[in-house]
Amino acid sequence: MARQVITAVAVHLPGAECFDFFATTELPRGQLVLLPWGNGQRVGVVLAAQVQASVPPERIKPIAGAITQWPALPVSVLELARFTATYYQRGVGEVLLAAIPEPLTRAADFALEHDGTVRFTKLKRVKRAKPAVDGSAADQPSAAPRLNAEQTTALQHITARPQFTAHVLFGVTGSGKTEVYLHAAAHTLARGKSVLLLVPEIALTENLSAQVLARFPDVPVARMTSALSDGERALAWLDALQGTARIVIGTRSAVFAPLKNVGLIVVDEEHDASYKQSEGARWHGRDLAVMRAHLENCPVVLGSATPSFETWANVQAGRYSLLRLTQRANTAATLPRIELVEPAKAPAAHGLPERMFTAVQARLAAQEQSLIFLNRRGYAPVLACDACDWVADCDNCAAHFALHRARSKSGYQLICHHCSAHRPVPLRCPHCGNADLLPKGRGTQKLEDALAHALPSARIARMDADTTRRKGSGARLLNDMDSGSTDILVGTQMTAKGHDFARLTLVGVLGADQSLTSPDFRAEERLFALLMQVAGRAGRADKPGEVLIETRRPRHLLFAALKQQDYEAVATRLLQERQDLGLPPYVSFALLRASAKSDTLAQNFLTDARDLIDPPEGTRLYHPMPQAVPRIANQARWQLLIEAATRAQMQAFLKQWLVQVNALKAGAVRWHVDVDPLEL
DNA sequence: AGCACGCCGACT
DNA sequence: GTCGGCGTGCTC
Repeated sequence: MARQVITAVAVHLPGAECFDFFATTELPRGQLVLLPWGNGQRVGVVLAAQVQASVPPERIKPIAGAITQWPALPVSVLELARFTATYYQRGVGEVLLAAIPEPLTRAADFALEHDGTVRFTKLKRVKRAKPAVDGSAADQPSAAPRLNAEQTTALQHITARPQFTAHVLFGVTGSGKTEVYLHAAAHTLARGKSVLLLVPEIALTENLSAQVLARFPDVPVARMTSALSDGERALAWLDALQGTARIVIGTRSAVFAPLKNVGLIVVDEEHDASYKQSEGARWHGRDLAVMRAHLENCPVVLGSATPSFETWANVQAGRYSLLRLTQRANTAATLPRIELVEPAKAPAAHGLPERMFTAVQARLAAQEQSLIFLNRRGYAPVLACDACDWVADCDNCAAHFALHRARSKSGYQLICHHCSAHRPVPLRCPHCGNADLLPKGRGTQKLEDALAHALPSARIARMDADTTRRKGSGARLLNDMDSGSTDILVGTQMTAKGHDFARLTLVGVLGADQSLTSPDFRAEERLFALLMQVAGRAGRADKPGEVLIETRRPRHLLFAALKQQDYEAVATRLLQERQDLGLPPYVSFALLRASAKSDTLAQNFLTDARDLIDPPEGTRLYHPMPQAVPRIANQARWQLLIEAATRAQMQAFLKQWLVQVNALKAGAVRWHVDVDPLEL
């Protein structure tokens, strides 16, 4: 009779802990296994062998086989998954298995061999992903440029001890943070260790990938970005697992990359919101990167020109070390001049405040480039009746339809930015029959049209979610800026992020203060960071840059600090405010979010959940309230704010409370918990 | 999450 | 008479 070792295995199941199986030997932690599951099979990961059975032994089945063709996952990854599951109140299996590329968890693609092991039968012919390297870095190894004094000091601190230390690389835009990463990476590789480099989920990561590949032509790099196909992702992941790759570059989920012997973790643009996972376990990739560095006992570098206030508070508290880069690496480049501009009193045909339009014309004449930033895609955010108070509203959402130019270019259509519903533009007002329906407000399409009309000789491009939908289209727009075949780039949020345009000397920002009306306590932080980032696009080479910001509130403290480009002053002041008001990061927040067909259902569920328990000292449950967009796709959306004095108290409270919430009859109410929510 | 089982409306 | 709607419950 074969030995029966009871083995705890994680499987992809929401909320679940682990399941017990028999194995004939003691399998290593992290070993992938094929399991009998109901009628079929599925893939799991061994969390522990030799455990106490958690169910009667007759219910325990033997594993189908161990997938010994691949090494076990590193223990640090298992522990990271365990931490994530505990902190964010989800199951380990869900967290861990979600971190494995989907093709490698398809049970049907595994076959049992004669010797009892299991082999993967697919993925033989998938070719290795080759990055789309742009012209500047095409396959020639690039020499490491000399670092300036500040960069050198930063590098020395990062490489001073191989043990866990969290560094914040706080460098103004253009100060050469990437160069510090690359030198630190070289140092780490030379010590025989591997490097994990996390980047935000934006089109521009190709650029950093290309730099890494050019700098380390002989070092195997695995890329785990969202642009890859499932197959490519699977190969990259296997490269990390099998020790083929020494550097992993990837977006947030790469924090779980099965890379061994990690000696350095870098989180580039650590303030970026795309590090927060927005479904399933809602973890924050930057926070998990710090935890992973802790588990690997290696340094972690959080780089940003505008560190998140959470990170800044950690600096102030002495938990993270601060490394400053105050000078632009290109010594000829100076910080741009910032000027506030009043909105045009009467809307001009060119769509810009007069001062901004003149500045754009001047750049055209000087053959320099302009970037006009407007955080609203589409033609206009609202379509309204001129005669009555009718507004085109989405029938599925609590939101206005946005007016978009149709593909045909001649016509328009209504699109809901929340549920993606498309509608034809009505010919007359459905309410009063009036034929004058007017677009209200401006979007990037309208601005593009207006500028094209006013400046017929200018080469104008638009970069927003609509023009970058297809793979590679974002890169093309950026290349056109680089090569100088675009004079004016009109774009949303996505144009704000870390790209060097040598000939860009003017940045115009429209509608900058719109977000200040948001009730979210992070609105000011986000606006300030965004404006600092946008401003950083101007004048990165030898020509001085100018930034014109349209605002109705020129006296707002934020703009005074922006003109000084004094991030620290704003961070310090706003953090003090948060401390005084008892807001994160000085207290811990979590949200219980619920959605259902009707408001009553969603609200009642939250009220029931709230009434389940008397929160302990230091913990507080607020009243259920509608979410920022109270209805999307015909689902009413509500939320309940939970506050605790510390993260530990939050964790302890949620743990016991959610057991009871789970026992509630939710019926048709869908709900989840978001610990450390980024948006309230 | 899948995938089963289980009871009530519009089709051949 | 059945095909199928998705409510609820289980998976070691």
